[in-house]
Amino acid sequence: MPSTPLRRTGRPRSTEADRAILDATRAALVELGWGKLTMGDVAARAGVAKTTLYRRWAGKNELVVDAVAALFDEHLELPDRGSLRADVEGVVLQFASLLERPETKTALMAVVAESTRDDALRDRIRSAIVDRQKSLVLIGRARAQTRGELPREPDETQAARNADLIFDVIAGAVVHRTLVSAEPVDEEWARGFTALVVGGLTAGAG
Amino acid sequence: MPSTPLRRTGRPRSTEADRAILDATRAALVELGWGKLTMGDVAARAGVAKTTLYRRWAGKNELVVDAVAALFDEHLELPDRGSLRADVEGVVLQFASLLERPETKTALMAVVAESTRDDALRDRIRSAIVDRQKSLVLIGRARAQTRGELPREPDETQAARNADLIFDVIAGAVVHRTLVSAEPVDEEWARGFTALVVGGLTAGAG
DNA sequence: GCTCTTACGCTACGGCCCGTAGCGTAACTC
DNA sequence: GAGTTACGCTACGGGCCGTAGCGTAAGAGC
Repeated sequence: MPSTPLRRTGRPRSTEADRAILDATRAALVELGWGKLTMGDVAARAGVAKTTLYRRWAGKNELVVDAVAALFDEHLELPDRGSLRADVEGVVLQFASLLERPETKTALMAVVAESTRDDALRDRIRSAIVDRQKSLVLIGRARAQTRGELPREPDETQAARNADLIFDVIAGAVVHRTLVSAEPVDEEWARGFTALVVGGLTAGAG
Repeated sequence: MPSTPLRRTGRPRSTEADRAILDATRAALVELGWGKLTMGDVAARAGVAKTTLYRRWAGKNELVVDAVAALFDEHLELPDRGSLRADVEGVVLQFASLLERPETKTALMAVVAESTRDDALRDRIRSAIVDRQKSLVLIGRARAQTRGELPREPDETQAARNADLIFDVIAGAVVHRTLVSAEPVDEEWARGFTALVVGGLTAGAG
């Protein structure tokens, strides 16, 4: 994940240091939260010199994005649960359990906030986190269309727009429930939310 | 908005300083963004000593919450547009235009992120911003029920749950669209989103 | 008026963190 | 072995934090 300039000569970068730094970053997020996390502290936790961090990441923002992105890689998947309703409910609970973690809870919105003034950071978040989530929407929709639960979009651009809309609705609602309302996304909430979304998808134009 | 201990004697706090500080905070948010905003800079912009800021606000978090909350106070309202669909679409566009501002864009998610580790800050955000938004949901639902567009909930707790759900869906989707996907909430998007939500509300159980 | 009380502006300070430079050493390629 | 890059360590200027201390300003109560 760090910037790897693909060098062919000289001493290679320690992959163990990469792992130690990212682990230390997550641990520091849990203990200190985004606001009080410092580069020096992460370096000390990782047993690594501060300069080693700066050789790989430009700063706190980029480091934290990569640290939490790894969690998304590990815990996001979309097994076929047999119906659109079950698929949506499953992904909602899965995403929620990621957001319940103290690391992601404190870090995700913080880096998004920073990304409003940093295009490179926005791209990094997009490719490391957002696009992975969005692919689940595409998979789920394709399955639902195969099952006949949803109509196929005739227009290609309309299909993309719908996917974006569904993604913002699902991810946005879970994030808002967890971080702003600060209420748990339990199975009851997931059921009610899924009923709303699936009802809206199957009721109007697909 | 600042902490006003209701003193009856001594020199009163300058209300003009309050206004200057909040104005300076918003200006600094526009120019510098949340991450680079500093208390000293705000004080200098406001033409006020740094100690004056700290007499009113505990720190950057609280100051920024009050500064952006004032924007919500000014720009959030829900005129009766004649139908549930029109009301939802109207509030979506209104909330979106607030989030398009650079001040709110950079500040809102940042303070929410901080609030995950600060209960007092969470309460402040809730009372200053979130509750005001949520009241729009209650108003809109009451109107829709009067019009006969939505059934009345028999259960009181169920009614509250539904309102919370709708609020998280609407606010969450708009925030996610604006900040994470970084795409504009234009009338086309608002139409599609409103169709989804209203369809879901009227299709399943109200 | 005068006194009491609180707010204000200003200065100065210790402390923390940033991000980088410089150096000697370690690891890997050719 | 020679060349190249990564590493750990130390040190540094710089910025910002949040507070203390002081003299002054602006009200309330008598």
